Amino acid sequence: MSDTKSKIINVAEELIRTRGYNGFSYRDIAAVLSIKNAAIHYHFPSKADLGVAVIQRTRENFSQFVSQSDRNMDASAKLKKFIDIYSESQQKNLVCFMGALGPTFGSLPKEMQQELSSASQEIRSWMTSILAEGKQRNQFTFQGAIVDQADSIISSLLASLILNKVTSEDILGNVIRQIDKTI
Amino acid sequence: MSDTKSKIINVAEELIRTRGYNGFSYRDIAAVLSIKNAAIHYHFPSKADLGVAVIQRTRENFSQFVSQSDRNMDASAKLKKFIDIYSESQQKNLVCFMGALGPTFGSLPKEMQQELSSASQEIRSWMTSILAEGKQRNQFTFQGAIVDQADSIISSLLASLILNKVTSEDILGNVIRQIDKTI
DNA sequence: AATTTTGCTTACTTACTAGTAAGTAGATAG
DNA sequence: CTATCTACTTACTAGTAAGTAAGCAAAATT
Repeated sequence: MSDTKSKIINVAEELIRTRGYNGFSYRDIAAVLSIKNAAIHYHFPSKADLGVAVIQRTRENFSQFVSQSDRNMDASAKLKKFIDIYSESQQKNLVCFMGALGPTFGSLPKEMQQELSSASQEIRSWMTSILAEGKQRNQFTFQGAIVDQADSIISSLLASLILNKVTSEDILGNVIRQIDKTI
Repeated sequence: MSDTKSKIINVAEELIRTRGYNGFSYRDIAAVLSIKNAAIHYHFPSKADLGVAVIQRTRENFSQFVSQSDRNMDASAKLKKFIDIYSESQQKNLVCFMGALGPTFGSLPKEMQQELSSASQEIRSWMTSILAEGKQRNQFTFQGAIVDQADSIISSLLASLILNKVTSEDILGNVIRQIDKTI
């Protein structure tokens, strides 16, 4: 992939995660990269193509995360590494892509909806398998169904990045502490 | 408040909660209400004024919720009523206003940011006081700090409405069950 | 009864949106 | 050394955005 193309995805991702899919234009990206509007259309004919590319790259990153943490790490360590992703987002003052795109799901291009749904399934089933593994080996002792706990953890992490922006308090920190307590 | 004015706020709220603040225009509202674009500018000169009005009305509704549930209800019943708000949102296939506006917080008009921050503080301190009350009277037996638990509950509810749209599974139901288990 | 105010509409402006068509300089391949 | 391809730029289109100015009918006020 060309240098410019991946730079466009970088900028688009940041804009999506700060302003949402409808909150930026090709112009904004062009300005950052000092290229012309039409150069972006060359790489991504429609804005939907760009949106899809951003989600696809995120899925690939997650896929790499999964295979990297798969070998010689226990469930507890894997969960910790997953949570680290959110701490990094917080430091960059960004919400996660799901928190950015999910709220407007129904108004997104169909191809983006498809990618986003697939991504959510991947994350949810990964989290479920980690929790199952940890519980089986008595590392985790939480109450309730595994899927319920998985959805609760994912949800609280996702929203804490959103609330961090609104409150300027460390909601993520509070949420992580509570996860550690209840897991 | 005139009939048209409150109808405009109704439509704007629904549009914000499905498409986000940058995902609709005065034209969209005008089309729904069969009025002209400029009629909306008469009631709300700028789009920011309309956005502020939507948040303010939501805050008033929450304020009413608080005073209504304040008399003759225990902490557990109050929490249940709070959770009911999210179940109603789910039935209408809407995310909450915080989930809709929070992700793009930094790109919102300053007046909207101010309203949104105030709203989040109101909700968080209400939840904290309810949890404190319930724990003191031994209705709640959750582990960990009260503020941590408050932020975890609010976050998981907020995000479950978002994930409901993406997954078409009952994330909110899973999250509510887990709250009941851990509280 | 005359005047002002309310709640709009008509008609418009300026700026931005996504997207396209045609051209071009430099690298690559035959 | 010529032809094609890559990665753009220039120049444009049609549509939509927020917002404004002027007008007007009906209701409320004096």
